[in-house]
Amino acid sequence: MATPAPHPHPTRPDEAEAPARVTCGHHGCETICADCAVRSLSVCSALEPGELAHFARLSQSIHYPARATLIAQDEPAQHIYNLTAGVVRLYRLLADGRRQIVGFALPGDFLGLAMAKTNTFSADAVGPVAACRFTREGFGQYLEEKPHLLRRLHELATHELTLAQDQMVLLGRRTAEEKVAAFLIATRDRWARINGAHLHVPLPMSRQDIGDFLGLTVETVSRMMTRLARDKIIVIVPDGVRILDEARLEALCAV
Amino acid sequence: MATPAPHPHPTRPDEAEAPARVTCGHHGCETICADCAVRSLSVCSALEPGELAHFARLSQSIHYPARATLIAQDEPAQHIYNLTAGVVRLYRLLADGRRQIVGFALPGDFLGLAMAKTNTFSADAVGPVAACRFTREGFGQYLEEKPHLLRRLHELATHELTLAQDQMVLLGRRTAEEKVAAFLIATRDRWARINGAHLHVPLPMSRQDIGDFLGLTVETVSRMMTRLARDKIIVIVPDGVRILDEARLEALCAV
DNA sequence: CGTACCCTTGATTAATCTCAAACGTAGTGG
DNA sequence: CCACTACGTTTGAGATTAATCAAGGGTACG
Repeated sequence: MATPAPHPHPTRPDEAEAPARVTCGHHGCETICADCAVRSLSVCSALEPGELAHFARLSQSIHYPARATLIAQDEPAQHIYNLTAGVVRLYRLLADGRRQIVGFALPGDFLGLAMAKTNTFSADAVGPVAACRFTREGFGQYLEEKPHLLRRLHELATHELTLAQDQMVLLGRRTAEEKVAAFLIATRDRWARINGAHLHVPLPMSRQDIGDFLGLTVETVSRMMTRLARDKIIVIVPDGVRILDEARLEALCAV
Repeated sequence: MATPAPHPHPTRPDEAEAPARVTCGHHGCETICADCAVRSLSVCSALEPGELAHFARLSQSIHYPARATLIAQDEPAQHIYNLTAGVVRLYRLLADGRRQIVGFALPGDFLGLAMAKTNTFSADAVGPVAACRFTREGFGQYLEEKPHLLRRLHELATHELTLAQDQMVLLGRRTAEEKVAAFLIATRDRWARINGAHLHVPLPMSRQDIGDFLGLTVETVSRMMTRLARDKIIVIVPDGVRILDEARLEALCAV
């Protein structure tokens, strides 16, 4: 279990603030959304083509460098984001520096579902990231007029809640090996929705990040990865892992 | 960490099925809702007095004995509930019997926020329970006409999500002692919303339940309770604990 | 009054963390 | 272009937390 000893995490919410580069201001031209690779996965799928044009005008297409902070815990929530490329880690910090990553956002994911005035977690870019950014106010006003968008938001929120419950089972009742196996399977499945099914699972986040997500130390994550590789269940490749034996990996998850 | 050894849990979703006793069929008389102690805390707070009468007609006031199953994981979701008295545990089981309690529902809490066709968790009564029960279909139809009710539901869902993230921090990054301390503080605060602030914290659930919620064994929960009592931070009383030193207990939570 | 269940306590074991060090890779600057 | 540095990863040895195994005590209920 975690000890009170502080983690020396490089990424505190105050550092590495985003020198956010705005690509095109409002992206009023509908073609941008029309071309969006993740539209069918995101909130936008709730909108008609006509609505989409109006909706797009509320947002900015924006790029962030690695480690940029999109959301800072306990700060006023100014923006909400629809992630279009890259990976974002969502986390909470304890006073002594212990960190729990509560999720990784992948392309198509929505940040700020709660529409709350104050952020309940921090979020920063694992690598370079692209997103559609809305002001909370602007999005909120649009939401007033569009009950079906609210319904979609609620759908996404309850899906998140189910994922959170999955994670509670993992954190509370699985062994280190099961945690890592379940993480790889879940990550494979999430990428599959975006890119289609592959045996290659991209892991742009560090071992430390994975550990802070699974309630483990870096060393334990590394050891379990090594063990899975030794047992010929996966191969560790530069930017992630390749699954060699799906059946055995799934069996290790102990669903 | 949890081991693969099966828990011999007495409460499987198939046993102890509710011989649900319906008190008054539809409780069409508005006075029942008007008198409801938890109305201001529940979904119902989103409704006008006139709407409430119609809403009430959709529901049944219903009582369950201890250990009755309200919701069974992976079964079709037929009902949703608004808990009015008693405590319900929400949980998931792994194939080998390991259990993770994902939450305790207290009076005023809503079960079935997701409005999903299939249940993603099981829920059973810790002790005798009273609830307003709706059919999922009936509630869903009413929801179509009432965007402000949907907004309230979304508010509740995102609040649940925040609680789930709190719990992830607890499960992943807190020590056994911190877990128990944080559980007592959180439970105190939840009862405070219902009954007002007290140093007495009711704990109707068993030590096993608490362990399955905190990712600990019964023995560890018991030992930590004993330790807190030895240190004069709490006293263990028949149906829960009494907090003697709020400041020290809060300090142990490591927020 | 007995039985069952829950809670507590003790002794031991096992899983994971901590501490330490070596390794690899990527980026930097001479 | 290469050496150097910084950072992330891996591996090993030992410490520590919490789990497991085992047993005793209390309480409620039949």
